[in-house]
Amino acid sequence: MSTKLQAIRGMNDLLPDQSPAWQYLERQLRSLMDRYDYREIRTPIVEQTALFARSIGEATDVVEKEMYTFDDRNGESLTLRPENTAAVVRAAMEHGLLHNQTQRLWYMGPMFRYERPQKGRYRQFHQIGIEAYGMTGPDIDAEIILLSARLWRQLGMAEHVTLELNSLGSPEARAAYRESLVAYFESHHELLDEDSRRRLTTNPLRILDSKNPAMAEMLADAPQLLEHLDEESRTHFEQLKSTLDAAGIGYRINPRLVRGLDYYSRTVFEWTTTALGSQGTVCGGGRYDGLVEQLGGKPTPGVGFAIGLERLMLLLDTLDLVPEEAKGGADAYLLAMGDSAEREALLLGERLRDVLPTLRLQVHCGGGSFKSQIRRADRSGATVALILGEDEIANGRLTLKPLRDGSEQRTLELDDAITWLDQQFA
RNA sequence: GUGGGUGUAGCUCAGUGGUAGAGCCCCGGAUUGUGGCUCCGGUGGUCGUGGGUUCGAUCCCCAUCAUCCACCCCA
Repeated sequence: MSTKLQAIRGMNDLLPDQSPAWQYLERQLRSLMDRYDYREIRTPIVEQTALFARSIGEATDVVEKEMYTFDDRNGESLTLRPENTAAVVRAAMEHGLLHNQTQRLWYMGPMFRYERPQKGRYRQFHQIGIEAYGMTGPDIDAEIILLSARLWRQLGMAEHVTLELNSLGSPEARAAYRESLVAYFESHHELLDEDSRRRLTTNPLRILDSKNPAMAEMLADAPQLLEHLDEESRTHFEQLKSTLDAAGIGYRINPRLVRGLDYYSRTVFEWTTTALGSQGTVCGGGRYDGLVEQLGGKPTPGVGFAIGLERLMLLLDTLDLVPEEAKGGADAYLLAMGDSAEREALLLGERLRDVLPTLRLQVHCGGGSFKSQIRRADRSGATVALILGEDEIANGRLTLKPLRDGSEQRTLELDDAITWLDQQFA
């Protein structure tokens, strides 16, 4: 057995080649939240275990087998957050954010689930999410869906994602439906496969999602969730759909769409893609009107979604949607030859940064031949090499050597060189 | 937790029961202060790990670990 030090399974390093793309994505997300006037909330990565058990649902896979749970030194059971809605509710209640007021919040950060990693699924992964509290009507449901739709347009991937929509109804309607569904499945017990028999007690709604062709016919005749909606939920759903229609947002009604966490009610939705293999859900959300009360607060409606950033990043990469200018790199590379060249270069670099605050400048360190320094300048990706040789130092000049467009190099008075750089890179 | 694929140089991968290979990358030189193209040279490996078979194992066998994909579930 190897004793090599390495990252924990399913937890990935983000290397410098990838970080410009992530920064681009994060910039897009933050600016979008800002444009809708949602406000950021940051909560700890660790919470009391009970918070997640009580909100997500004791019998869900997430709570039963996917949480990173451990005892603190004082014996208290802690858990690395597997999602962030519960923690946001906890923080909002704790600080009075839900007292007679509405809130539009967003968060972004790492989540942890102990699962077998595969494409688009990792043990430490990142989500950005929205939480809107205190609003009952379908208008706020529509707003967050419109916001997400704008994001896909902003990123240039609107044609590659599909909105799937469903309503779970009130908790009572959902429970009643669940009962009739279990009764139906039990009357066809002999047709159920092993997985489905297990789910009969754990999550019968999930059986509808089975990919087993042998069960297709039986599933087609199963009671429909949408036919068991209570009147209020039906109206809510109809209004949401008509708003989306009016806004030109296409969607597919998916009566089998059942979100995995217990706290959802009424509206649920997912944005999915076929470009990522098996993990096609890029964004999932819905309404959770009972959650705040369930966690000990006054009844407060809530609605939100979460986007998996690794999946979104994978999609951007696959579709080649990260703009070239977002990829970073230096504008200029300053190199120097001659006595005390290293110090002269560092001092000149500081002076350039003083007068050219937007210039991205790398100063060569570590010596080496002139030739190797020029080569480094080229490989740095800089568009121009700034050459400070003995001649230049002696005469107060600087040589500018364009590396990309084939134009001639020029040796200028320092002030003229600064003017030129200002024009190029301001 | 289950199933399948893959572990050889920093990266992508060949390869053979008999002392370890290519391309790319990196470094140096051809070119005293001029990169990319070309040519020459060089650095770099406990062949994932442990055990077994064998005169001899990177290769065959067993175990184990890692990784990828899929199931399950989810973002």
